[in-house]
Amino acid sequence: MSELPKNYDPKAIEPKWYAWWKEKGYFHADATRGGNPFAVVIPPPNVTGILHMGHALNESVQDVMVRRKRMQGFNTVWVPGTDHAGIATQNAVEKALKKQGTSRWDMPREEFLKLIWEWKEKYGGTILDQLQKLGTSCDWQRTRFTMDAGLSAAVAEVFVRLYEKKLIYRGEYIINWCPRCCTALSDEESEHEDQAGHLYYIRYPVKGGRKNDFVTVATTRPETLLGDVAVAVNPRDERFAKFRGKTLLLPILNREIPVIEDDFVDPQFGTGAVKVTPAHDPNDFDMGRRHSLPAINVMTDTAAMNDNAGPYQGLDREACRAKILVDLQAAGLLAQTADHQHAVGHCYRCATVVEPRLSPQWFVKMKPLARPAIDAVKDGRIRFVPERWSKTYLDWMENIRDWCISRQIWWGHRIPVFYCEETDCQHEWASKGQPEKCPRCGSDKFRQDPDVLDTWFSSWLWPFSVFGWPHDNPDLRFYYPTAELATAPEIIFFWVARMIMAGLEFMGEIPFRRVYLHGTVRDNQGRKMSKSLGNSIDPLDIIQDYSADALRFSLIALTATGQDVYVSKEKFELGRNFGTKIWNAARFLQMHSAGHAPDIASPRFVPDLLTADDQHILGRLHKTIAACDEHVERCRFNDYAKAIYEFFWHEFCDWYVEYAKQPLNGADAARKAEVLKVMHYVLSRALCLLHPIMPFLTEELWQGLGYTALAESIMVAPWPKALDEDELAAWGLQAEAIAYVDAKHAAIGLARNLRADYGLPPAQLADFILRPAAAAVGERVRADRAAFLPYLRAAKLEVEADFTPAKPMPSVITPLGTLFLSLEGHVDVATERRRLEDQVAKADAELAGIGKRLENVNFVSRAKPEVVEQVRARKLELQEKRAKLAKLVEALATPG
RNA sequence: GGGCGUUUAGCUCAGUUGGUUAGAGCGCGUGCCUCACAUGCACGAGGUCACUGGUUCGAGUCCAGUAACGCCCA
Repeated sequence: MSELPKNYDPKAIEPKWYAWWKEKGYFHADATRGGNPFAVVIPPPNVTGILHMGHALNESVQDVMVRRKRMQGFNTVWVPGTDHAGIATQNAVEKALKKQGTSRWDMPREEFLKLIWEWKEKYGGTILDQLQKLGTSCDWQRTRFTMDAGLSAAVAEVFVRLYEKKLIYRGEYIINWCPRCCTALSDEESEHEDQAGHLYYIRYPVKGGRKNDFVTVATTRPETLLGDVAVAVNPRDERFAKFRGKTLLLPILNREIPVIEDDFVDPQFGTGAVKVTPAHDPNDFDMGRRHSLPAINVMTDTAAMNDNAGPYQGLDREACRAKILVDLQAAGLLAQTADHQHAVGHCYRCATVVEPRLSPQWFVKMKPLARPAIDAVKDGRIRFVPERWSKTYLDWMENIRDWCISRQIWWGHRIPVFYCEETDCQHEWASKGQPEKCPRCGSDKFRQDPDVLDTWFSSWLWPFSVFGWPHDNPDLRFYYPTAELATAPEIIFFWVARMIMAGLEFMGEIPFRRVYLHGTVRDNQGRKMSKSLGNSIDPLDIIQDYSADALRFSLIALTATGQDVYVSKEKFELGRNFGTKIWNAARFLQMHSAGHAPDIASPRFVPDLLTADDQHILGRLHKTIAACDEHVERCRFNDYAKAIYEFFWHEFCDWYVEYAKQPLNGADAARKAEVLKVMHYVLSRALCLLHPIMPFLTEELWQGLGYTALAESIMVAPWPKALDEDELAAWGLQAEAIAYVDAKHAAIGLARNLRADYGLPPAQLADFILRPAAAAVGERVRADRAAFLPYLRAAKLEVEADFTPAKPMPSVITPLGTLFLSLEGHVDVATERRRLEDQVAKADAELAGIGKRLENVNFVSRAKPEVVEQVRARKLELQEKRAKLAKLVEALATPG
């Protein structure tokens, strides 16, 4: 045991232990070692991402689960890695190119991909390094990347299987198009946001009609008028009966379009007549199909108007809208403009307004995949925590729509579909590897589909692809299915649901048993942290200023299960202060241990030497162990953090360490040894309990206090076992002794109140006299008397069974008896009387309430018997207290 | 429009199957550098549990409705 320095220096200590753990191989898991598996896969962050508070919370939670299971002896693996973040990464590199005045279109595809790989090598490791600063106990030898050869093989395998099962198809549908990224997005990647817009009422003249003969339609997007192929009304809407079968003239372009009738049209919306633009609206697309209408695309892939837009060709969509409104106005065809709130889709990567666009894309047919995934949650094989998220999941799954998986970018897994270019063959096929020739005609003239797959098309395989699927191997067999998944609710659809579907489809088994969904980390005003708001708190700054342990502890303690958490820099003081407290308690213990390494592995407590306070702290420790176990098992991580905090700070430091000072400074060597044994036992177990949250500090102390006989590192120390009452009784723990200490603590609290009421400064020692509640209590206190003095700041404590004050004395009724404060000088009788009478009044008030309840026949007959019994006991207690108070008041009046 | 969540001390939040006098941290006030710790110790003030109604012997907790705020989906 080398001496612990006065101040804890996390900056030096944290990297030291992390490197050591890694070197010792503690993070590494080996399936061939057998045992009970406990596997977790990290939600892969973007390879170009940097650590933010959301990650910090997510990783802390996982590390808590993983470190505890590892200590419990499970064969534990936590697989780290990143995803290739197709659009985001490509965007980042394209931005860099733009700065150099070039673009990906100026180079061959291979050249561009080479640049992205270089970029990935340069910046891609950042977030994983940052995770290490946090202390995450990932198995770094297993680090995976979604573009690795192995994971890419899994993607190809899955694509080909689904393609051959006809669950992947290509078709021309309306998809969400980002005109800035120039790619299709899935429905999930288009984020709807309510915006203040306008509803424009536009007149469509009737062909051959008179001047005022027109149908007025309402639209939020007048520029799409150029692609209109019909105007639709509800068949039951009598207002439009006279237009049945009529032909209208499209404003400006004067194209002839029919009036059609369709149940889809809501007569309540706008005028009850809507324009139909199949190439630019999903509902119109469906309507167009029902009525065999053509679809006219009026925009380019950058959302400028194309040559179908007539005079507006070349304008971008906003400019076109403005101009078209002016032109309609001039032509007298703009009937009115009204304010209108509506939801507008935005690209989740760049926030550009998404353009619904008709284009050929690849889709996964989801309904057949969804069915087993719905069952897995309904029958409880997979559970969500908090449970309510299963509703969100099921709702989405039951209304699932096909998944658009093709992206018109270059960075990602290229769609493994090939097209024969022989004019009389034109065969299309999917292939896992690079084919040599067309399997139908044998020609070597074929091309591969230019698109790549959605990044999530690789992430949804993560729980088994990281273990080497599709190749059968021991890791996969041993660690799959994984145990827990911890992630944010935002990606239930993107990722969680799809992983469940993939696991069941390709492994025939769920990917994880439980999904813990934690809240979002927000700033102090409840706003999401974002770069643009500038309200982000960088986890690395907190680590720098307060330590990784403080960051982890604070985040976990502040995050209630499934609730969002609001943080500000100051809130991390919680963890920092707690760390300091532990550090100092350990220093205190070490100072008194004089270099001797206690036997903490299997302490043999001598029942006769264990005082009531020893028994009390040992009992509390085991209660805390049990509480921690339950909290972690139930994902109540904040309760777990608070349980260990409360125990360490208040039970151990405030009471037991204070209590221990006397024996430790005393002359009784045997007693001192016993106290040290208790303290080291308690501290070592408490450090173990805390280790999953504060790994660094606990390791430093584990080493510093010489607990290595139990385990060479706290990381691999056995997780404490909560002993039950029988086991504790064998150590000599007695319920009655523990109850005495509870009473003692309460009495000390009341005595301190009394001191404060009389304004005694701490430096002023006082004398106390206890009139014990019972003879046995008196005996206990008499024997234990010295222990009271420092807490009470007392010079002496007398125990007198029949004490009656000779002069007015402040007093208080405690669970141990009536405690009198001996004051030098005069006591203000009136003040003391008021004090006592206040308490009498309080007791009376409560007694009145209790009396009412007990007089209520319904209460006595219907409430649970033990509740009635409790109330009766409380009544007796209060009556007794009240009688004592009355006596004290009386004694004040007639001293002596 | 549909769904979900939140509303408890000045602030941020716990409060599990309904049951003594509703808790914590921070902040605030008072007194303390007491030989582990001022990143600390002791004590204290501070709450009509959003509102209305219901169920119950008993409601912060269960039910219905209202309001405000937030999130997701359309």
